[in-house]
Amino acid sequence: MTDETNTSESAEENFLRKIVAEDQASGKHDAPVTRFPPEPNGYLHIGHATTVCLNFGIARDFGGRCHLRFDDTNPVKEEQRYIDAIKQDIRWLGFDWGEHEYHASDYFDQLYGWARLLIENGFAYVDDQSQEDMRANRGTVTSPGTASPYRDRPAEESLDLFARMKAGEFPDGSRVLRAKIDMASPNMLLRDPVMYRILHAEHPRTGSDWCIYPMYDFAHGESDWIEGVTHSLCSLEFEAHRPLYEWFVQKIDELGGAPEGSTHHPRQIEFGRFNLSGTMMSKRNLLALVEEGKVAGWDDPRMPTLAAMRRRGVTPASLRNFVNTVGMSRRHKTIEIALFENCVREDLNKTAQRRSVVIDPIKVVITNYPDDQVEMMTATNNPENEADGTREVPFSKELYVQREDFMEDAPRKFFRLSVGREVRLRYGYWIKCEEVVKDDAGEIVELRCTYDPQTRGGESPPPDEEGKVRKVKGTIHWVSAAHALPIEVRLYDRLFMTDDPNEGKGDGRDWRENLNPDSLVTAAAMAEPALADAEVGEPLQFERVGYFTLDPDSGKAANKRVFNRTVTLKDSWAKQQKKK
RNA sequence: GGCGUCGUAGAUCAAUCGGAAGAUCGCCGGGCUUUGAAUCCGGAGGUUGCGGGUUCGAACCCCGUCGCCGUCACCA
Repeated sequence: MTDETNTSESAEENFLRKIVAEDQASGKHDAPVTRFPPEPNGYLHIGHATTVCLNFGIARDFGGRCHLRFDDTNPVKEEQRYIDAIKQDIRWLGFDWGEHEYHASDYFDQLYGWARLLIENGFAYVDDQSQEDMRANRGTVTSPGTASPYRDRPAEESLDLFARMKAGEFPDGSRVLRAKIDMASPNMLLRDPVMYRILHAEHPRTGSDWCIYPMYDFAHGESDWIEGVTHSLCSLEFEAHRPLYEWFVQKIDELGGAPEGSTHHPRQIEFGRFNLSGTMMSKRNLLALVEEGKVAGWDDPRMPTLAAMRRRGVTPASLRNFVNTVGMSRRHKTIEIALFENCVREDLNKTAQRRSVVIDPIKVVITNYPDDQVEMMTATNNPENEADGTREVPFSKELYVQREDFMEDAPRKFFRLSVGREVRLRYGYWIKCEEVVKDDAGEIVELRCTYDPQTRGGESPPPDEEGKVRKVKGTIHWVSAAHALPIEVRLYDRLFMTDDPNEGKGDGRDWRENLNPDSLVTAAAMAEPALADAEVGEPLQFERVGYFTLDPDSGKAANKRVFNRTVTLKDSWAKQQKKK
């Protein structure tokens, strides 16, 4: 799977893994077989990452295997491009299904045979009722359904009709195959559920070979069984389907239809899904965001899709860590987005190389620095990882610093630049601001400063005659004006202003009104020369600003490098200011 | 409404057979610091939804009750 080892990943424990461990200890199975069964009708999002990590993680840790199986039983919704995108996302997450790629459509013949077996033995029948009649006859939650007039038609007749459905003799919706279970069951799903419907549609894999397609309930458990799946893990909304899942497997087994070599029935176990605060996860809403142009596409970095996160700079390791931190339980939950961001920072802090980038620059002229002098200063690439080494950064008389690192009437606790105050330029020199230059509009255009030659590299100056060492409280970053690389930064923030995107829904409002108008702020910035070599996807920290990565758009516009903000750094100064 | 889950700290999860209610993140305070980052130390935060019962002893077992969520397709 992945070479990266992470203690928090291997220390993971949850009720599902406990069940797997118990089954292994008791000898019920040698090794677990799990599966990730996406329907190829959309992009994977962070919620799917849970299921991917869960299933592949169990296989890895218990010496089993995990199948990738596309649940492609509804050709009107499914497309090949989604199959490709899903595979890319799973690999990116760090998992590999090896040769175990399957499709429910691989089993269409087997499924058809089993359907016939059930018909022959009186457990399924072709129903000619209209969809409306079927619905009406199913009854309600408080009253039992009434049997279809076709429920007891002879098996031979159903068999013949079913064959003709397959042969394409009937139009869509004219007939279905139903399991004969219990029209009075309090579980509506058992009131003779549909097994097959007629769909004259082109299937991405089987083309026009079929015009009848099995429903999820008939295809899923059977596919698990064929593949020898031991633990079929799914989300809570399938709980009511479990009796049906078990009914089909049990009946087929009783009728002698077990797949060759079958040693056990698969077991479905449900877990609770999660939501992220301030995030919409449903495919329908995500699609609306894209189609209405609220975001730039499925991989817009503000989307919760894996493709978007990859583009934004979120790493697979941080996603895996997040999923494990959240854990598994039998209830739906909403995770604070802060927890996710924290997991992203945790990984990026260890792996991202540091660079200097000045957003909203203001010019600094060091009046006592030689006009044409350029010094190369040594900067640490990553204090968290010495092996990343150092780089050389040019220093000269004219620099840029961030506008927000200067304040005219600065409070005592503002540890940055102000007239008469001294700060350290990281890896540069200590400078003291002497004068502010403004334009006619009163806008600050330049800071005139002096530097202390004894502080090269940002080091403290030697002690004075009395042995006292001068100190500075603040350190700011900078870029040499003459060497600066102009870049574009895309400052992404949360897409919604409210924790619940649907807040106020009852009052005629909907999520559209909760969108954060500042979820994307594009800014020009000045970067140190090393950023010319940045590569797409490479994790970077712009010191004191945040984590960034190069956007693929960069290649399209010559000389214009675009960096996406993955997540900000924690900012206790901003937090303190906010409290006031 | 029927059926089915689930209620433990602000959030997310633990708690062996019924035996002293914990962890992580967040929050608050402090140390260190050439990133107001990272890191280190400390702290606050709980009537285990509520009410009964069984028991020497209940988060756990029993009864009741309230609440949340899910589900009720020719989608998956």
